[in-house]
Amino acid sequence: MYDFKKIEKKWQNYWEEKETFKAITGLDKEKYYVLVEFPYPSGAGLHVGHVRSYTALDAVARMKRMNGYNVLFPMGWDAFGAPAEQYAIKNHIHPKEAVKENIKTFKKQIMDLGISFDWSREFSTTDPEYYKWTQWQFLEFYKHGMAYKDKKNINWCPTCKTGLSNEDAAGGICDRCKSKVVQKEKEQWLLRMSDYAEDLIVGLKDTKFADRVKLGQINWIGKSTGAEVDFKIAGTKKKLTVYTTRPDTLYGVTFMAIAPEHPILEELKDRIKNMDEIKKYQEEAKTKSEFERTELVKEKTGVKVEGLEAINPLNKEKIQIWVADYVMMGYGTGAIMAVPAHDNRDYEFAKKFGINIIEVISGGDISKEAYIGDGPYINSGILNKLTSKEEAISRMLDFLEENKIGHAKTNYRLQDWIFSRQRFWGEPIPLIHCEKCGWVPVPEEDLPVLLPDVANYEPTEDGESPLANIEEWVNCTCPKCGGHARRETDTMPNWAGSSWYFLRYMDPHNDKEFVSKEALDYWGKVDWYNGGMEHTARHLLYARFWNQFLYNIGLVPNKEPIDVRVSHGMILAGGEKMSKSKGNVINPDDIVNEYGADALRTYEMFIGDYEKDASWSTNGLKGCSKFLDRIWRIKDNLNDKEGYTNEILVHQTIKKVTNDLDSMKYNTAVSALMILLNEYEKCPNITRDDLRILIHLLNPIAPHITEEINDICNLGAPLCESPWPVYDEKKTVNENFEMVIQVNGKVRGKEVVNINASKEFMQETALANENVKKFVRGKKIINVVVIPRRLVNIVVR
RNA sequence: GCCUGCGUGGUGAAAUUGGUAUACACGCUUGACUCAAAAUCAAGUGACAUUUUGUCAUAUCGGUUCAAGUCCGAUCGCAGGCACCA
Repeated sequence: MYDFKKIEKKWQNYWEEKETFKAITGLDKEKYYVLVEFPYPSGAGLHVGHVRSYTALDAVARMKRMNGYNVLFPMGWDAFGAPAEQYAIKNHIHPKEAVKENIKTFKKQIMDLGISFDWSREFSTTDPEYYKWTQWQFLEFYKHGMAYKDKKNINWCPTCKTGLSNEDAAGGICDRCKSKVVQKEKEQWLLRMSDYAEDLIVGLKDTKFADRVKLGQINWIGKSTGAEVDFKIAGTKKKLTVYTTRPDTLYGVTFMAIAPEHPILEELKDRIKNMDEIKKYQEEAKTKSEFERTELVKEKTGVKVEGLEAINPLNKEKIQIWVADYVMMGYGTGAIMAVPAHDNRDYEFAKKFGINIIEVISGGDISKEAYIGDGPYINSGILNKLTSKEEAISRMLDFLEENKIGHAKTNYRLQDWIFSRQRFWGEPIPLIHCEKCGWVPVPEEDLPVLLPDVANYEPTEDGESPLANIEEWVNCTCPKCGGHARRETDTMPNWAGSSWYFLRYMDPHNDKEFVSKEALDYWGKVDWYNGGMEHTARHLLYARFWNQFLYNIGLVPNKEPIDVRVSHGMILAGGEKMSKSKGNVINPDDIVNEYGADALRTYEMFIGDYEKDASWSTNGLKGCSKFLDRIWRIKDNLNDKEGYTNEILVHQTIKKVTNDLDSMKYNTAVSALMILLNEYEKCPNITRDDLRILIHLLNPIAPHITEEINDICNLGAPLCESPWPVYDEKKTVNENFEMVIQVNGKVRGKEVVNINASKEFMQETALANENVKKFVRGKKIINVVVIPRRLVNIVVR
């Protein structure tokens, strides 16, 4: 085995000294911006999963540089947030120190891999020089009315003792600690992300995201089209407005259901006869959400509101009103019209409480279940006899609008972004509350609002931020009137810093602006962005929202910040996620020490389809290590000839590797190079050109060993400074090809034929083949299909 | 329940986008070298059989086609996402 330790160190030093990977803003070259999600520098160190995506994008970056682009391939640290804080609490050090230590470890590990990052642009989201601008941008949101404080029921994690966004509490589970989330009423800062719901869907068409990523975002935004309809409450001037996607079933409404938190209950409490019972149900609903959510079968519950009745605006019939927790206050209007005949949930509820069921679409059997299919409308006044759902809905919408009882309405599941965290380790929200002036932004010249250096930063029991206990930090003077005021003590979520870091990389040391216009105009969009699928509904959505806002207020030149988005699959061990508790974690350091960075990189590229999960196999790694050893050895078998020994195969390989690296098919790129090496090993010796082309094509994946061979064999300029090889399409095809001869679709023989052979000649040659004759003899030839450069199929009977 | 993928040797996986199924690699078997082992090299390796040849085989069943791993329909299984969203 070659001395990879020495070689890898040597070339890493060479790149660093020569600043080979430094991106220069404004260079008269076409730019290319390659980005891989910056890591959270956890105490656990680098994971083999990081190695996979970093190597993949490194290969792209290295190839693009050789293709003559000015490549920006930066790296930094996303270091605010709960894990760093908890790590620090556990180890009794300040999170600042913990982060510093972890970054040091991560950086060393990444540098040992020889990834071609431009380290001159490195920063951490926790650097005051960086979070100054995160705070500055928050104030832009605030000044444009896009940030507001509101008291509302939010997701609260009792373990982390902080509020969470909907995205961080998906499925009712805290994303950090997996605790069940409870509802808690709290004053919170929010960003008006729901205003951008439509733009976030429309904008996707200006991106080249992988389909599964686009779909994930569209699903999360959850657009639905329907109608809002007003139902009068009998004997009052009040009305209940419902949202429905099926206004065509209005004649089938037999009751209404409202969320337990619905304000109408308070407004009309004097008319309600069973208020005590309802109050009790409301209390139950509040505590229930805690554990009820995880139960698989949720039986419908509810309480009838005695004393109130609604009027169906179409047939004027009086219908019951129920309070039921299957209606959510946070979606639509918090009230629904229930059509048990044609909705599963309403059906279940009506059956349980003995409520009337009216069929309005025929075709099903409503004595058994709700019918959700299509069919002719019945019992439906103006809609009777229609059969098309679309037509019925549009007819009904017209009717509702003419009679001013409803209108078309689009709803989104996407909600405003809860932006407050009751934690220490985050960017302080730069606002000051003054008794006289209300909320006042911290003036720009006073930014950043620094986190205080204190001993105690653990979360408090009462749900306040730890910052609230630090009197000397909280108390301040109002920037407006000079009177006494208090700072906001909530901090930002850890997704704040990562929502714009890709912009900062363009101009990371600017202390006058968040990024210069010059840098924004030159670097434009991220051309190729890689990250985990788990960030589809969070980081990627937040980043697009943030950028669209900056675009709308004229701060960035592109509405969409990212062109191509791809996602890597995970690396598993024995089909399971690697984890400390299972003891199946592969540490990249150990592999680099034993086999070298190039072997690890090559193996992770060879492991399988980049977008799919893959299982770690140490034997597979050894195979790739062996491949590199064989290349190392073949350099001792050079002859004095020039040119390529097998020119066609070389051109085929250049073509294959180039196309595969462009389309992230790393596994087949490596296999093409293995095939080339296998061919070289069959020759008594090879030319210098043969060797140079092999290592050049392998260089983006295994950069150290290839540079070393190039250097010691004197094959030419360093590979990282040489243009990427080009192939000649004409030289990728042989003069002759192996023509396949089929009889009735089955292979019966093969003949070598010139690629320009006529169809007639191919047919004659096929029919003359001895084995083919055996299958044709005595039978009638019905048809002969001839595909040039491929095959002949003889159809007989 | 809904949406999105996926199902190919003992294993990880290829397949020019409808045209030779199993490239490349791992593992295994045999041989060479060696006192021996490791490493390395060579040969073999989908199943079955009457073994220079043929039959069957890409989850299962059916369809389209001269030709299907690839397209269409149904079924089964696995993974991921969303989930009382009206």
